[in-house]
Amino acid sequence: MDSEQRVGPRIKRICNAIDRQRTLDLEDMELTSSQGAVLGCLVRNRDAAFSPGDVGKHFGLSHPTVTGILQRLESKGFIAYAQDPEDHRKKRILVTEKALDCHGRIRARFLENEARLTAGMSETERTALLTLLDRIIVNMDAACESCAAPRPKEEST
Amino acid sequence: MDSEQRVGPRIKRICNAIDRQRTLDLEDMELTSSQGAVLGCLVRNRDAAFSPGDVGKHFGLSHPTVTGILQRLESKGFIAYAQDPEDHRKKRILVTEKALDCHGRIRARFLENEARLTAGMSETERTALLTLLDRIIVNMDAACESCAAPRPKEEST
DNA sequence: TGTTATTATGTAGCAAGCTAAATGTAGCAC
DNA sequence: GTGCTACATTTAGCTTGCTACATAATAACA
Repeated sequence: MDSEQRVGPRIKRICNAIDRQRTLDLEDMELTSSQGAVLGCLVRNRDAAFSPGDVGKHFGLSHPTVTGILQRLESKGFIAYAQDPEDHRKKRILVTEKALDCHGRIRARFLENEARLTAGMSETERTALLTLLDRIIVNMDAACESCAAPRPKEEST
Repeated sequence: MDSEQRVGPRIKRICNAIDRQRTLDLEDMELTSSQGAVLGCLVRNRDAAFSPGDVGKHFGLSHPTVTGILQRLESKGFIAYAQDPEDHRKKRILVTEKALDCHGRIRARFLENEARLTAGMSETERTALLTLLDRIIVNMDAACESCAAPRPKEEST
C-alpha cells in the first residue's frame, strides 16, 4: 500500500489546516480553535452545568488537556467556576455574559469553515463522508478498549 | 446544521486518536507518531537528500515544527546533517544505519494502524473516503491561497 | 467506624503545532 | 564592491495534546 493511498496522513494534514484556519477565524475574539470548540459546547450545555470531566468525555480529551483550555478561558473571562453542592470533587463551569455575546459569532465562523471544507460536495457525498468518519471513530474506540482490557479474540479471520 | 453533522470535529477527534495510537505503536523504538512519519519519508527519499524545507512542504508543516522534529531525530541518532555543497543555506538530511534498520518495522506498524482505522470498509468505500479527503485538502489549499492573496470575489452567491 | 478503592481534579514535564523575529547565505542591481 | 531582496534555517514563546504522579472527596465494604 503506497503512502499516497493512506487515510491517516490525510487526516493529520487536514486537522492541522483546520486548526490553523479556525484559530485565525477567531483571532478577533482572542480565542483559539480548541477554546472556541470547548466554549461553544459549554454555552450550548449551560443548563447542564458541565464539569471539566464532562468536557473531556464530550471531546475525547484527557483531563490535563481540558484543564489547560479551561484555565485560559477563565483568565480571559469567558467562564467561571462554582462548586458542585452535591459532590465537592466536582467543579461546575459557568459561562459569562462575554461568552454568551461571542457564541453566535463563534458558531457562524465554524459553520463558514465547515462550508469551505466541504465546498463542492453533494449532500449525498457529505453524508457518506460523515458515515465513514464515524466508522473510523467506532473502530478506534474498539482498538482502545482492547488496549485497556485485551479482548479474548474477537475475529481472527 | 447540528454540531453532530459536522466534519471538522470528527477529523479532530480521529487525528488525536491516531497520534496517540501510533505513538504507542512506536514506543519500543523511542519514536513518536510524527517522528516516525518524517523518518519514513526521509528513508524513502534518501537518494534525493531532502532538506528541512522539503520535509515541511511534503507534510504541510511550518519550518519551526520540522526543525523540532529533526532535532529530536538527530539527538536519538536516526539522522545526521551535511551541508549542501551548492547552496550553503540548505542542509541535507542523511539517514543513519539505525534509521534503515527501523524503517521496515515503522512501516509495518503504520500499515497495521491504517488497517485498524479502515477495518470493515470495502475497497470501494476506502477509495471514496480517500477521494473525499483529497477534496477537502484541495479546498483548504484554495482557502489558504486566498488568505495570502485575497481574491477579487470568487462567487458572491 | 475505619480502611480501601474509585473518582475528579490538578501539577510537572514532554512533544508537536504555530507565529514572529533573528541569522546567515545567494543572487542581483547598481 | 555595496546594498537590497529573497530564501533556508533557527530561536523564543505560546497553545494543545499527552503520560505519570499527587491530592481531595466520595463510595464501598469489612
